[in-house]
Amino acid sequence: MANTAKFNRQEVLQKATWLFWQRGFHATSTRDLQQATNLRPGSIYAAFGSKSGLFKEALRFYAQNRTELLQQCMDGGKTTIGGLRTYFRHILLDGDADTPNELCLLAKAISELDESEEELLGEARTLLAAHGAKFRQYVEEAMANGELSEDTDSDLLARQLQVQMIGLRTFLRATADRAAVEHMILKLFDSATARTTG
Amino acid sequence: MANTAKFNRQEVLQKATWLFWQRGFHATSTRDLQQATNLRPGSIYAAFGSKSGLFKEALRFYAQNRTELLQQCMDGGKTTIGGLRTYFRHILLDGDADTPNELCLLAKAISELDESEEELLGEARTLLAAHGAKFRQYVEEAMANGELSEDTDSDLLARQLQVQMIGLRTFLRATADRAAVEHMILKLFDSATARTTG
DNA sequence: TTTGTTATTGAACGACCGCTCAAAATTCTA
DNA sequence: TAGAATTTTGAGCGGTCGTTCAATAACAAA
Repeated sequence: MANTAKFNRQEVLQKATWLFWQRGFHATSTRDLQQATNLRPGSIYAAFGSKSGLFKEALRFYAQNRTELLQQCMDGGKTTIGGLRTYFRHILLDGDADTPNELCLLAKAISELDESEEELLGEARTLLAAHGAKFRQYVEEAMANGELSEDTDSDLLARQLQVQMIGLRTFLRATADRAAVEHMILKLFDSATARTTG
Repeated sequence: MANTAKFNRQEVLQKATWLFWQRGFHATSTRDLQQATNLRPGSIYAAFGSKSGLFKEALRFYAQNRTELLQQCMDGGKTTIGGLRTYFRHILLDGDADTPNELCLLAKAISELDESEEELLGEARTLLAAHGAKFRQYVEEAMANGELSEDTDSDLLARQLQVQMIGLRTFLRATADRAAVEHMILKLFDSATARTTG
């Protein structure tokens, strides 16, 4: 059972995720991945099975990181809504050098893949839905806290937040207009709290 | 100056656009395009220069069609805001069989392409900005009509509409939840008219 | 019909793709 | 330290990629 001294799987996943996030699934070649991870093809194929297998793990790695970041923002904020706003601001306005692309990797995968790559597309959809469920959970927490009216439609508001996040990230990539994005974030959290959302 | 009997350029562009829209730029091969258009490589290269050249023209073809559709929705609606809502509903809820993909081709291109394909990325950004300018023009028309308050921030509202459109289309591709999208369209046009947006 | 011009054809080029596998190196067991 | 098990290596397979171009066909002008 010799199982030591292998490459650091997390480190490899991190580099592969960065590359896929930057270039997309189809435009990233296995040789790009070999170079970035400093691994020979056999090692990659033994560990991940295929390029698709590696991409699937990269999607999970990315989603896991995002969930942890969201958790940190919620833990650090005074209010639940404030934590969500911090998460929005962090992803949309702070993510500069530590990110290869303005977009969400899951949204990018859902955009790039077509129905013939069902397994990867399904994985991305599942992970994005799980993140949306986190949003709903926090919306409900805010309702319980009295930060949101009791007749708020938590499903609707959580979906609206996710739609906004995805739309704003694409808008940012399209225009690079950070001031406009900052303005829209302000308006978004104004309206989410000021109105009855149910 | 023999210049007759050539293939129908619009028809070829329509088929190429469909294929790019369905599969994306990288995943569409020149042989796919040859088969779909029933042209041999030399004809395509003589007419469009390269795969990139054809894609660029496909982007323009798509944008032109969308602009015409928007114009039709505006002409057919009783009010300016009503026309915009018709456009949203048409693209998000009616586009089933006549469309290969839930997403906007321009947004899909901006998502897929990276900075190394600067020319195509720039073209997609320019065309998307032009469409956003149309939105702003109609928002200002609605202000002049009295459909929107005079202190509406037309830049902001037009950008919000574009962000929503892009976000909703991605959400639809991710979840296929048409009921949720319909609900969010209703809320969107409620809030755009009911609130002071400036 | 002849001639000059343009459009179409389809074979094929070199490059790169995802991936395999026998051989070599390394690590674990004893 | 000897032998078994595992991991790493890198050459290279068959296939597809975007693109080219000489040969052919179709056309307009004379």
